[in-house]
Amino acid sequence: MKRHALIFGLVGGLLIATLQYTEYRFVIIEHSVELYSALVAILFAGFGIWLGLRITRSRDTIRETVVVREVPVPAEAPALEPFAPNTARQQTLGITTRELEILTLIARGFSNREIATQLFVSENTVKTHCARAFDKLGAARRTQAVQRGKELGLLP
Amino acid sequence: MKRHALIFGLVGGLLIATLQYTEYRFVIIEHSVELYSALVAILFAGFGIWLGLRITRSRDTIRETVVVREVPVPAEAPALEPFAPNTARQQTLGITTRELEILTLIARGFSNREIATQLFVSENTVKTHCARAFDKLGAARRTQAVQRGKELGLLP
DNA sequence: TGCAAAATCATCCGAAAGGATGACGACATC
DNA sequence: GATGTCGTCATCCTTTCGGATGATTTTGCA
Repeated sequence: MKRHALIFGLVGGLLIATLQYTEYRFVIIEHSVELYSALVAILFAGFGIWLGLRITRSRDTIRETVVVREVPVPAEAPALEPFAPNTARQQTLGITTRELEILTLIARGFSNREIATQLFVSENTVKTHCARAFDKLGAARRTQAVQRGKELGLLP
Repeated sequence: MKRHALIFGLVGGLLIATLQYTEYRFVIIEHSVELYSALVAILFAGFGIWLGLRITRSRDTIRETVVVREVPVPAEAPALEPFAPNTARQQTLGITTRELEILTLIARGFSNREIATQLFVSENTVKTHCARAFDKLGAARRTQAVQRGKELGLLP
């Protein structure tokens, strides 16, 4: 995480230096200050968001494993259950959290590109997760993977 | 999530406006550009981090894996319904029998070629049916078509 | 601290899927 | 007999998927 701060500082200094330099080059532009401000703002806001996401990601995984709630099945109201993913089967199949996450998005009909956008990762990454999940499910197509996932209680 | 973006934009514009205004007030400062850049950078970086945190926090609540330990209460046999396809909706959408037939096979994870073999028709025919069904369902992909079909009660 | 698992990204290539369009025969209906 | 629907098949072209493989970075845990 220290590396993040370091990169942060470096990029910041570099950007400001660049700005300064370019201003000496092209002083002609009228409202350059506002433009620069906006540019810097956007860049650093994006960077900040990215950093924030990165920071909290480690928190996520920790928080995930804790909650174990015992719920007796109440013999009625079959449609109200929030769907309990079969974690046991997921474990035995070796399907990771990320893979299951992508599987559910596939089941909802999203393309790899759309999934990549939603999860803030590259399409290649999505494809990799797909391939591994398909392999573990013994599926050759995404439709088949969805079908298998539902059979195994991994997907709602 | 959209609210975040909106707030983001508003704050951004406000900040830039403020900067511009203040510059007209205190033009005396020498290296104001760099200072402003740095200020904006820091502010927006902070804001971005805050936003990132906020975003993931909402995600966290979803992320809490509620490990439901199912206490088996064999109340009823819910799987006895043979599934009645919603013919009314099928009618209104103009989906033909053949198209629905192929949709169910898609939902089971078969490829176009496999479907063609099972139905004793050519792969091109299957693709035509697919295209028409997708159009009627407003789907762009077969996974999406399956999802829509289940939503509409056309598929089990 | 160091290792193993997980997540990320990339490239190349072939297969599958999808869009657009045209055509033809069977059948029912008007 | 004209019209319309349905099922069938085709071609051309683009996009999307999937497989194989290698690499780097995080992260979790011993």
